[in-house]
Amino acid sequence: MAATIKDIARETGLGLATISSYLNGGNVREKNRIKIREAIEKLDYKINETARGLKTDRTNTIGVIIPELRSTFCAKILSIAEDLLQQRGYAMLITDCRTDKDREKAAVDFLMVKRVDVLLNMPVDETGQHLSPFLEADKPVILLDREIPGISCDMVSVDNYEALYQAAGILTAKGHRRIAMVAGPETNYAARQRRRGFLDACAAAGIAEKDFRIADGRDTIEGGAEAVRTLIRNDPDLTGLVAANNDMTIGMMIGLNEMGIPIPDRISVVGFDNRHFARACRPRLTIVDQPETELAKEMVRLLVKRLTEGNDGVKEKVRLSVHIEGGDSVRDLRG
Amino acid sequence: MAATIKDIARETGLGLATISSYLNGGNVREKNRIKIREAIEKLDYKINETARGLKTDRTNTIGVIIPELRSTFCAKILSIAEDLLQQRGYAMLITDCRTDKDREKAAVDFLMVKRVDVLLNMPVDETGQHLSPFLEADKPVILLDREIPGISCDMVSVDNYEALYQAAGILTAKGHRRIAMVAGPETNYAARQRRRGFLDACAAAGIAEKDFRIADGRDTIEGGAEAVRTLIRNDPDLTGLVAANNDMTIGMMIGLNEMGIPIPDRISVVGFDNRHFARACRPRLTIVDQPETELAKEMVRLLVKRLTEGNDGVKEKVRLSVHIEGGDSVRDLRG
DNA sequence: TTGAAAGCGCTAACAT
DNA sequence: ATGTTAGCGCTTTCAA
Repeated sequence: MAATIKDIARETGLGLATISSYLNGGNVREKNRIKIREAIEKLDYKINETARGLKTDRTNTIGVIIPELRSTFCAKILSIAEDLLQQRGYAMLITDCRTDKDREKAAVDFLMVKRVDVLLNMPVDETGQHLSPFLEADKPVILLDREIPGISCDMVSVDNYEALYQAAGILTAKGHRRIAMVAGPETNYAARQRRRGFLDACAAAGIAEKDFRIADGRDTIEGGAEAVRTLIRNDPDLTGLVAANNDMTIGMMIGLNEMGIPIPDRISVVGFDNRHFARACRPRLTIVDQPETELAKEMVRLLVKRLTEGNDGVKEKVRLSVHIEGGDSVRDLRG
Repeated sequence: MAATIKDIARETGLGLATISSYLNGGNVREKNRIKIREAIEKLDYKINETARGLKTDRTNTIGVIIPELRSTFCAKILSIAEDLLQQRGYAMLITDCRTDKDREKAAVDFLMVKRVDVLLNMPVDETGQHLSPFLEADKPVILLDREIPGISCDMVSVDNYEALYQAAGILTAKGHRRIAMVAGPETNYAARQRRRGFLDACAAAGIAEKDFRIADGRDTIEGGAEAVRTLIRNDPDLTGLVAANNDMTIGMMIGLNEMGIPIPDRISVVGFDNRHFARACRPRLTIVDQPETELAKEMVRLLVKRLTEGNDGVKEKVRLSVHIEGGDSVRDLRG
């Protein structure tokens, strides 16, 4: 059996409260500090967070629900956040709901039972109904990448409107007048923002409604590939394509490859996310680059704030800018 | 405050033991079952796993330490496993050590404090020294993808030797006689197995030592790209390349793209992992395809076995076969 | 600053 | 089948 504070108390001849005080950074006489430190060393004592959690009603654990652990966007952010949080003693219970509302709901209940202190969620159910157990228990919720209007919580995302506005702008600036967007589903808030960005960029460039297209790529690889096939088949004179998330970018490349369409000679493309993938593509892809590191840092800042300061006070909405990482996948059509 | 079993006891007029028995699938009279069920419903009672954990010294939580959450291989396996485990009420505490031994060691201590029931580890420190806290506490350890000789634990991986034997065989079968492998570091057991597979495939094809090369790609994207640059610069007459993990495959493609080398006309390549990436490449990559789903299932089977049956009994080593997924990146040099 | 004691919510041994 | 009780390891009053 592992050593407990009782063992430390016996070993040092001190009371439990003193040991506990030492463990929690309280005032302990210097010579007792030393005795305790030595006893901990000797007995290889490790604090029992389960017992502490029962007493304090805190687990120092963050519950995470994301749509896909396999998305590089999620994986990168979580991996950065995990590092930062572990340094502070917080653990992450990660749950992957496979972009399924029912699973997301089940995950919320699961994490409630696991007594996590905060919920970090990249929401699938955009009504936010699944969040009610946390909201009712007044446990903090932090939304990642997607807003849900009317829910009292912090949120951190990129500026999705701007992202697609810029991406489409890359094409129009090079003289493209017949362009299409491979978009996420309209049920998704971020995807809607991105659609708006695309539309406004087209409008700003004076492209008529009949000259641009938006196809639903369902935010997935397969959906992206299908959308591209349909787009090209229906509109052979499209000259530019922009994908609105990473999976659809991969799908777009698969679709174009399988149709044998030369990039950028026949079609110019702008992708989303994942610098490594962009560099591995032939030709190298021009992409919208999301600031994952900054997103993760902001997210951790909010997480730690809620963990230490509680759920009171004004909720923050943090929106970060993207930038375009240039490649060779956009042809200049001017002149 | 959330409802406890005391509230349920008061509400139903039953004793604590009866409620506990109900909760743990024991024998309870039918009419009492109903009363309890209704009380749970009414009070919105949720079991407190922290309290239960303190009593039973089990947290129903699996500690996970992987080198990189961002590797698609890890992400895919964990996402499948998470689903299977959640259904059984087990949670995963995921930790990413960034392929760093010191972080891996720190993660072990962290997970010990978090009182996880089992450790699932894709080990970086191939001596296995970092595992000693779990081993000493007689907590089960399950190794993923990499063996550590002499450590008493279960293990599940693909047959790494066979993987590279087959991959190299794809090249030699098409008449390639000057080939190179972008390999992982020799400090890594799986990487060594893969090197052996490559060597034996060359020997079997009668390729002389002077005609093949092995370059260290450090298991990373950047390392893979650098290895390819060096290989091609030093041996311009290489005709075939095989990469020995997914990141190095991406790196290999980046390296070849940036040198502007046509595939497969000038160089044929065989990659590792990630069907989606392979399809998004131009031309479509021939790859070694790992059975992530089966790996995850086997892993979960072992995990659940240890969780329910304890750490006694014979430890299992499970090795699964890979298969080759054909693409258009290998040129036939014969005749 | 330190010690004694109560109690967090649950399980399990024992009694009924 | 059900009730009573002790106790898991810790934190936290309250006294000293």
